[in-house]
Amino acid sequence: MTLIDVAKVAGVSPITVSRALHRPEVVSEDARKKVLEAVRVTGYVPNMLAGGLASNKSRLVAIFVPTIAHSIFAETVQSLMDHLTTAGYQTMIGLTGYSAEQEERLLGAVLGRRPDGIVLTGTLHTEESRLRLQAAGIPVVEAWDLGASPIDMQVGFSHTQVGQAIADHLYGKGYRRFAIVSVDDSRALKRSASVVDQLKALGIDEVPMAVLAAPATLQSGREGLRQLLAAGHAPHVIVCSSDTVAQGILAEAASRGIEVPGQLAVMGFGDLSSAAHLHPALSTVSVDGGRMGREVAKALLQRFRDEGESAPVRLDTGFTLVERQTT
Amino acid sequence: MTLIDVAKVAGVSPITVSRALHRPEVVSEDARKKVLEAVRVTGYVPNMLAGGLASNKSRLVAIFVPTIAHSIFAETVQSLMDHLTTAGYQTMIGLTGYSAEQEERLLGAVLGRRPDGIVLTGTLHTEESRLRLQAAGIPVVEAWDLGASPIDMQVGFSHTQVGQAIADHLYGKGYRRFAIVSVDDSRALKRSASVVDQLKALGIDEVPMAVLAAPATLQSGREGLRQLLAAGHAPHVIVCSSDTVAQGILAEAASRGIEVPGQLAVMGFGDLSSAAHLHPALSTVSVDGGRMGREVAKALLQRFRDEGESAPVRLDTGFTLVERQTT
DNA sequence: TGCTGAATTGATTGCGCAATCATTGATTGC
DNA sequence: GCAATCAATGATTGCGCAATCAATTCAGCA
Repeated sequence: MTLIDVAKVAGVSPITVSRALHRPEVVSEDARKKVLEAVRVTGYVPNMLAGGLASNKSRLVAIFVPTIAHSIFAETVQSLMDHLTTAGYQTMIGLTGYSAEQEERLLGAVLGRRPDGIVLTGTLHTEESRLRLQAAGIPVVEAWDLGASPIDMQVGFSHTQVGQAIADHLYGKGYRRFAIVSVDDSRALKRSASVVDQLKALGIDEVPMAVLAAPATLQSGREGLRQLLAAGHAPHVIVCSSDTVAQGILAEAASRGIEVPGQLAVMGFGDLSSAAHLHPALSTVSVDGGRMGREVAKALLQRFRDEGESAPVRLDTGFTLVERQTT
Repeated sequence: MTLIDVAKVAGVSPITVSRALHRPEVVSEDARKKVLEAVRVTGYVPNMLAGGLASNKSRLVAIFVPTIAHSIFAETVQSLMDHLTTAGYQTMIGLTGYSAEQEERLLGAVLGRRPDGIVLTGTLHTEESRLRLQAAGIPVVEAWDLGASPIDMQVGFSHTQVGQAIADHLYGKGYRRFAIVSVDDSRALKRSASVVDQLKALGIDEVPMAVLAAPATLQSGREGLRQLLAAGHAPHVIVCSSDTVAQGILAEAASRGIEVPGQLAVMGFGDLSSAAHLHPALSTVSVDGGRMGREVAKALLQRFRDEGESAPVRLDTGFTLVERQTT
């Protein structure tokens, strides 16, 4: 089934069929009806490979994420996909969570599909990848961070500010003996480092830290607390790189009969839906994943409309400290 | 940058470049080296739109899931994507979780990309969708269920058997006063109905049930328990449609000072990673999402190799009751 | 009546690549 | 020494569609 078959059935030329489907406003009411009927009868499905080749537009957006299983990015991705789908774009997800080479190969393969835009939520690691992205000449949005030297557009928040806010808040509540449990992920480490820096500015020099392999699991949290205690530390509050880690720490603390927040306070990050329902309810930092997805979609669609030259986007979506029962 | 440019740089014909990249074994060592060098120098990225159009193969697999955020399917999808990527295939995810029309439009759009195969993890609701899938003439795998009248291949487990096993197990432990909290999802309802049937066979006629709107959240669980109690029921054990719902029930029970499992036992489904770390640890049913993804990939790749005629696949990946502390 | 311009439709071309068939040169066997 | 075989390479064609430019129709107007 091709455009030509549909054209024959409808009794018009192929190009009229194309127009009736893509730009119905330029076709007469009569022709449009004939075409739509012919499409229905023939069960025609447009071949987007051919269309993309001819028009040099794929109506495809590639999204790179470290992982989707139980990921903090899931909500952003879902929101982004929803908005792009609504606008007639489709999405491809690339899972970069493993090695840098895997990621580079993936990028090569994805660029082969000639996406109209690319969204990065994780960090792209290699310089080679950056070069290829720039060479591709398509809109790129980096989400979930506001780093220096953006490739193109950015939608996210400052992990440094998050770290500072956490340190200030907990210090303000009177905590003095801190520890950190973090997974080995660049943004998580950025937040952790910022906590340490800010505490130092507040006069606290010693902040023991347990760093565990990504991805974060409850097990990471349990292991992190074990390591800290085994090393002889006795923190009053633990700042975690994510709610998942925090939940693991709560589980381990419960096993050991450590009272939260009486003996040990815990601070999460991410505000997972379960955070509010834990016992005790988890204090954490809320970031608006859904909004980030929406804003990323908005920025991309704007670029698509403007054919390349709209204003550069750098949007801070902020964050909120959520005080519950664990601090 | 096209194949022709690369060919000029390498000093060979375009088709030799194509072969050097796709079937290196048929090209001489010398030519291959020249081509790879030329690709490196030019930064050539093959245009898969053109390749797909010419070869009638897209190296693309479409995956339909209700949702990816905090979804029980996430692990399957991740595993599936990993395996397909390794084999040189890329994946497109379609989110079907909303309306049936949305889903049908989505299918149309996705088929336009001419995927080499399709994986359904959620249910495709409309008859029209089934017809279009069959008309597409490509391998289709239905995952996460083993229903009657398969479209093509199936990899999953029997939700009916899960329900029976749960009923038998809890009955065997001495429970007699049952209740069910389920979200309104076809597979979840299938499990719940099976529990009811099996209990009836065991002589228990009355099984109150609270059904809540999908998707499952902790809130669903809390609300479910509230509804049951408000209706005057006093179950000894609640069978939940998912671990998430179960976790909500545990949270609500804790708020109300109901002791688990002393006054109320709770049975989950899915064995989320957090299930083992809750207090008390959640009894549940474990299904191997990773294996399902792997087997789906295997079945598809087999079909791709055999050009359509390999044996039909119907694989039962089974399930395991996991007894922990809540029952 | 003829002319202008807008609305609608059509013919042709090329996007970048792989499939198909054809050709060349090297190697083997008798 | 010559045909037969094989490995390696190349020329041509068409995949299905949109862009571009050209043609046609028709209403409105002087």
